[in-house]
Amino acid sequence: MSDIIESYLKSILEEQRKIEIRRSEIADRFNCVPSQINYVIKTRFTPQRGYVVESKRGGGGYIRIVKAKLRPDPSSIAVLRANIPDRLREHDARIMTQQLFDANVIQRETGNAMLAAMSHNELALDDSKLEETIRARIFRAFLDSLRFEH
Amino acid sequence: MSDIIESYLKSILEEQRKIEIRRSEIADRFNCVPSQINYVIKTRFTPQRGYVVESKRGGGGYIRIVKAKLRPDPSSIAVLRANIPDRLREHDARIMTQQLFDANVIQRETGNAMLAAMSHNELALDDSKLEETIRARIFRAFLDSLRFEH
DNA sequence: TAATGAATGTCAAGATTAGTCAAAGATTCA
DNA sequence: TGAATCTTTGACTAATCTTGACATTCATTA
Repeated sequence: MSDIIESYLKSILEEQRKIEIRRSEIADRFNCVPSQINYVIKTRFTPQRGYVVESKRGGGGYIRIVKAKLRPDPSSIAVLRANIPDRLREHDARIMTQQLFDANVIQRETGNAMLAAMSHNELALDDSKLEETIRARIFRAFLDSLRFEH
Repeated sequence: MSDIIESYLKSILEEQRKIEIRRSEIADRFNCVPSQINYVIKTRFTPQRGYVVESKRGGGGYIRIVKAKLRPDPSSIAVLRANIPDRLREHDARIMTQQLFDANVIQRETGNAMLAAMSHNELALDDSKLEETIRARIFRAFLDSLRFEH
């Protein structure tokens, strides 16, 4: 079922860069529960695969899926991404960001922005485990964004 | 309905920097209750999104909406920073980032990296209040990083 | 100056979507 | 076969929009 819904959505995305659906409509069409749509999206339309998903609840709600073009993945990014632990310390984040800059993968401004966003002082969380978890997610999201052709 | 009213007002603002409306007129035109106009304004024409709204009650009353364009000088950025609420929604973060790009304050790559770092899907926190708090901190840190020569 | 009418503002209840999560069921693979 | 992983379901949660009653402000007029 999930595969069928996935390919249905992807077939539309072949022609349009962006689609907007009503969760309940799709669920009706394929005769499944609405939350299955969430499952399909969460497992198959991920940023890593080049999809950006937005949604809105309430009246006039929707789920929007945008297909981004992916650049060829520089090995420097792939290697880094594969090695991000679930929890990332600030020091390690700095080193990896510096590597990206040195390898001419990112611009100085971008590197500085990311360093600021990942700094301990700015995140200012009591729970250091949580902070490191969030830092890892930010860094992963950051790496994924570099692969998008915007 | 709210979306329709929003785009109607925005389409006018494309051509004029400022509009002045009568709440009841708009409500009649779109066949909705007057307070819906307040809702649209409160949720879509916020300072974060670059709008200034004034109004007057009583006879000859009006609602005036002015679209403010972000200027790329340090004091404007400072104003933007000062107006970041303690909790920041993803949509508002996106719009502010877009404004920074439009005003040539940041490069495209930087904007995309920041958008990724602040996205709900990527932060993936169960506590949405915490998520918005962290998003606000990230955005502030990001703005601060622009102020320094690195 | 007080009363009246004409505007806009506020707020909360109800309606309408989508999101989360965990348990149960299928499937896969060593 | 048995454990691990993936999928399906549905009850519950959360966000957003719509509506209407009531409050507030302002200009005009008696």
